[in-house]
Amino acid sequence: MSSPGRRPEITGEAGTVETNGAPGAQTRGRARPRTAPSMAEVAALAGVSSQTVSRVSMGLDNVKPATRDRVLAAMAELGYAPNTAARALRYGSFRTLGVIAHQLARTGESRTVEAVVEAARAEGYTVTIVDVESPSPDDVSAAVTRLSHQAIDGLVIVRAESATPDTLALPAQLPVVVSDSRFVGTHPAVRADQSEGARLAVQHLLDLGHRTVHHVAGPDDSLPARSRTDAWRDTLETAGRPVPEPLHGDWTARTGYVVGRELAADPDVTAVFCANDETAAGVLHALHEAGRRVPDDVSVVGFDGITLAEHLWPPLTTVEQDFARIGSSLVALLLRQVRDGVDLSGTHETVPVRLVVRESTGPAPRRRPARS
Amino acid sequence: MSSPGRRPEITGEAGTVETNGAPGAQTRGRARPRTAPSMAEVAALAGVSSQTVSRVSMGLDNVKPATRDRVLAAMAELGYAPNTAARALRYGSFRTLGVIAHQLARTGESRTVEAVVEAARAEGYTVTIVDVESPSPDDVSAAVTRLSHQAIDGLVIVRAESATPDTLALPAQLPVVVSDSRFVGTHPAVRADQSEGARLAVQHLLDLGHRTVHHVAGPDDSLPARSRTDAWRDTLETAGRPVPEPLHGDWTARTGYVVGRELAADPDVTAVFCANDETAAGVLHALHEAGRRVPDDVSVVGFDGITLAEHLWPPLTTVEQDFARIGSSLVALLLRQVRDGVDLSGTHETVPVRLVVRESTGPAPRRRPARS
DNA sequence: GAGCCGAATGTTTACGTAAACATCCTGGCC
DNA sequence: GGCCAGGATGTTTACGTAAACATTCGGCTC
Repeated sequence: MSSPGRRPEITGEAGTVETNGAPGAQTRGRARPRTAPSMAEVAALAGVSSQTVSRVSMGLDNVKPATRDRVLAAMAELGYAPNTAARALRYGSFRTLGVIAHQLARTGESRTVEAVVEAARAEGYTVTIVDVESPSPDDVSAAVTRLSHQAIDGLVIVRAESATPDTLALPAQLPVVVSDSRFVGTHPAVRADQSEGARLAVQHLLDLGHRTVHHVAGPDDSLPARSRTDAWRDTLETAGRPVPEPLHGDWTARTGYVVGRELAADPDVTAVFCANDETAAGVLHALHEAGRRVPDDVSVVGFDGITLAEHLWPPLTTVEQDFARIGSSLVALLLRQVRDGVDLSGTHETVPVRLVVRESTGPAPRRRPARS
Repeated sequence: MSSPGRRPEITGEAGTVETNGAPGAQTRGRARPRTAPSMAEVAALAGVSSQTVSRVSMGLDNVKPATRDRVLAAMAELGYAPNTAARALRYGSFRTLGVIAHQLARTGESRTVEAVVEAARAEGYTVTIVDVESPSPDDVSAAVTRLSHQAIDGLVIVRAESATPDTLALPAQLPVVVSDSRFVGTHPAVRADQSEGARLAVQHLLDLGHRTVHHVAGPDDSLPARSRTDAWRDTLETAGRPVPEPLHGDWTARTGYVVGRELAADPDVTAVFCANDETAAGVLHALHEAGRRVPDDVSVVGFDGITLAEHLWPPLTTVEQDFARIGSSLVALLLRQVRDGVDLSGTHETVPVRLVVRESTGPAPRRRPARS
């Protein structure tokens, strides 16, 4: 009876665990619907204690090979998988990072998230994603709240957009890293060198002999967009060039096309620096339609380095961001906080950008094109 | 002493919770690093039982307003957030869905995932993502294993690519839904109507008077790619047209460009159906470079309906997939299993596609262009 | 005014895992 | 042959939450 050997009667108990038609099933809509086998059931089947099952499951302690095999067989038979909730409760960690992004399908977002997911996987972490409805501080905060109620050890905010450190209701003690330079100083941040990228783009066009460079900006409430616009203006001013009124886009090709038609109609326009590649594609579209040749009449530069940039017509000169490095830096910075408990509030990392010159930019036209 | 009033000494205990330099921190690398306040601490501070805190936390039971306020104040003071692991352990549910994808940043993937994330959010679920390294069965299975050890209630496999139902080591009882028609019949599946899309595209070109339609296929081990290729061939054969040897791409614009140069060099080519829009962009690039006019000399059709398609040059005729609907259907199908425990193995849903005609397609040229 | 109902709140317990501690057993040594 | 070391395994306990059950107390009915 008290022998530590097999206890078939407990095995019998385990057998009663069933998923369907349990009378209590309707007491709560979200009461556990299916009952996965637990360590206790595996233990009963293998004729060992649940602690031994735990040891086998973790592969840590010494377990006699014969015992181990018996446990593994029992696990296989029952389809056992460790209960993550219980483990996490025990450990206080989920080995999971949260990611907050807005419009996940956009270039910068999806590539950053992909890089974050990969870097996290390399470190043994999984990633939980929340896509916020709008970049408003309220929605971002709501997402933070949602995620902080989820099972995460740390939080990556891919682009805070219009949120500021003050408006973010971050739970105390939750390690955070932000991909937005506005948070430099208050939260650990990783940012691409937006200003340098814009400067490179504008300088490239000036070096080609263009008198000035027009600009299709991103949304006003986006900090990366503003950084690019500011650097564009600074570069022109530093060079003593006239600064035309920037046109306003919203990152999409559609608005690029819309404002591109205005640019195409203005014979003074010979060089355009676009807030991102999608916008540049729209501008190219409008220029083609208006019969203005690229780069003979107008040069166009984008920003981001989407994979399609090389195969637009003409292939687009653009400022490439290293999304992979941004993603891995975000994870690295976050995990240093999560694992080592380091306070990195003041830290930030700037990831360099790279100007890739393709056929969409060329020397300024010798004389004003066509009419005028 | 035994009075149910305030117990400041316990508040003191809570105050000792610190994150740095705890001597036990080095016993295990992953031992809980920071200690969030628990219900018990909130209860002590508010002078109530932890059960009352739980009630307030859930907002369910009747709690006297004065008591509720006191608890809420205590929560705010301590920065309390419910422990998800404990909740999940209680409930047996994380209100989280797992997503397995390959190359998250690609159009179809990122848009489907975005839709899944949004649909899940609408249902109160969060999404955990695993990006598999390669679409090989081994890697997908590894990802499944990884995720099933995570905290998920159900699993979405965005594209199984080369994996088959047999090669997927799915944990028993884990609800799954797959966005891949190969799994129709074995797992609940949602698929775009690939065949119909390809048929529409090819028929559109034939209707424009093209003698036949060349094809740049996707990777051989991708089922959606094969469906499109098969439907392309069937449509040509049904129409009694010659079936040229398909060229092989890998979904990228780069290979579209590479094989596009072959197509551009062949004066017999007047119509090209590409496996996806990126490939089509590469083909357009090659055609432009070779001086072949689109659509005057060659018509090009893509597949997917990326947002940039409208602003390529010329704007690309393409078969649009309704990624948003695919995503929401995936979630709907999955949640029916998760919540109601329904077995939907045999179920599948086909999401219709739509041909969007733009300027990249036009009537077949009257006579062979140029040389020949 | 006694009894009773029900609202408000407290107490006990289980969820599955794994650390800490306890026990058992085997084999080597003298 | 007995003793002890140490490996193998079992037992107890805590993690934070919330359901189930228990208790208290105020007010209402007859």
